[in-house]
Amino acid sequence: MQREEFFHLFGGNIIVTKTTISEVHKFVGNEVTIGAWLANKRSSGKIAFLQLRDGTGFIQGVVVKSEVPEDVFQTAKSITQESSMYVTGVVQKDDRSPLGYELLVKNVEVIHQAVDYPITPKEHGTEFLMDNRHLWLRSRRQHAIMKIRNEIIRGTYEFFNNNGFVKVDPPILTGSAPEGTTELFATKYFDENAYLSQSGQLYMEAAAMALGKVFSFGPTFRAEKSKTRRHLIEFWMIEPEMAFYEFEDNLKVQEEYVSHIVQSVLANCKLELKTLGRDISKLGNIKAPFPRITYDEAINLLHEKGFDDIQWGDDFGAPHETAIAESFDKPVFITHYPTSLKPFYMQPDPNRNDVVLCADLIAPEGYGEIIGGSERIHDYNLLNQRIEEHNLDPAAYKWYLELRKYGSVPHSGFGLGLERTVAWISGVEHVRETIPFPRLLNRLYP
RNA sequence: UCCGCAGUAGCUCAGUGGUAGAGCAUUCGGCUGUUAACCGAACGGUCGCAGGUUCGAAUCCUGCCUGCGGAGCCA
Repeated sequence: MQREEFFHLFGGNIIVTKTTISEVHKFVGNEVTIGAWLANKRSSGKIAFLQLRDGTGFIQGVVVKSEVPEDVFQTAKSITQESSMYVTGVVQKDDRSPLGYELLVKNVEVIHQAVDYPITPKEHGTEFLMDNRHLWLRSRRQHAIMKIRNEIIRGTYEFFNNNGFVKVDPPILTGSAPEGTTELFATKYFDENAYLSQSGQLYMEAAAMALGKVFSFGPTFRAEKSKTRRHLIEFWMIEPEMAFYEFEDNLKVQEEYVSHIVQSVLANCKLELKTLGRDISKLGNIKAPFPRITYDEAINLLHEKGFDDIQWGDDFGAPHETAIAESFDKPVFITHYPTSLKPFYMQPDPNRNDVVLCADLIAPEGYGEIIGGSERIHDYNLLNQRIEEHNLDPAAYKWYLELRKYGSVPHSGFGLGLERTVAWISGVEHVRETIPFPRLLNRLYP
């Protein structure tokens, strides 16, 4: 029934506290009203259980036939999945609930009755769920993943703000291919050709020369026909860049940053990790420092593990990365890759010209590379030579070279893939569940 | 782009040459502590599309489309 009618019938206080599921613990024994959707329902002849969700969490509403007007009980019995309503009831502590609290329902006011909600309580296939991604997000599992994603983003801002970094936003539309290797999304910029950014790094180097320590957080686009559980066409990257930071300083920032976000999620997303069934014993010890092995050592390790096919100079595939990660219980840095495998801007090792001062951070449990980073070349002539060697257009890199012309300094940076990190920390199999609306090969809808 | 697997009710699937099936969802009925509740009934079909073989095809053959998993490349 309507709230006004309900309150009139029962006299009492017209002003009942309106709150959210996340706040009910403050109102034990009191009557509150919650705006909610019906996630699921079970009922018998004289009692009904409403699984309610309001975006802040999930709570069970119990409707007892003998304690409410007949029409309220009938409403509770007939209401359909995902209908919206205002539920008024008394908050009760109950150890049978995962939340610890239940709502003893006094009134239900339906706002909108949903008809034939497609995602039923039973199992569904990937294609169907992806077609219904706009509704799938309402599920407990997706809700938990999005909350963890948010916590990682929150922890990211917290870490960099606490450590003297300035957030800088590089452009998304760019005039030329920064690296040339991977495929870019092309579009028109009035009469010119433009491309969607596949990395903000070069711009972040310019920003670091202005602001010292900077970080970006934004979308990135890769027009590659990759179809694996680790790939998205559109994904979000965190790209810090630090002036006067050399190779070793760079790794320290990375391990401290990754430790910070893992510990933030452990501290603030207990219920979400439980909902996902994540084995949190594997996250507790993710604290700096992280182990490091060189590319050379990694090749030897792979040979010991029976990978006879791989030779010095080959890049690692997914099975190689997984095999290396299995040897450690923390994320592991693989450092000093051959120069030929890496982009033009990476600083050579002063002791060895054939490897560069770079590191990839490989997540445990087969989640693959979550960070790629390096010290950058700060010598004008060397960078110019590399641009020529890679057959890049010198005109497009004029501004980038100029950073080495006016007070060049050693500097380093890295890029962390948000969705792979969310997948790893959440224990989710595929990155498509770690972003609200994934752009995948052959999927641009919804 | 290459390799492998799949497409049957709104959803998840069974059916391998002879009348199109089950569970869930929906509707109706029953049940006072359910946890993907349960019990009974009803409703529900272009068997991905096109062609072929056969007395007869969801089932066998050919082509195409779509999806999933993986490789390469990458975060």
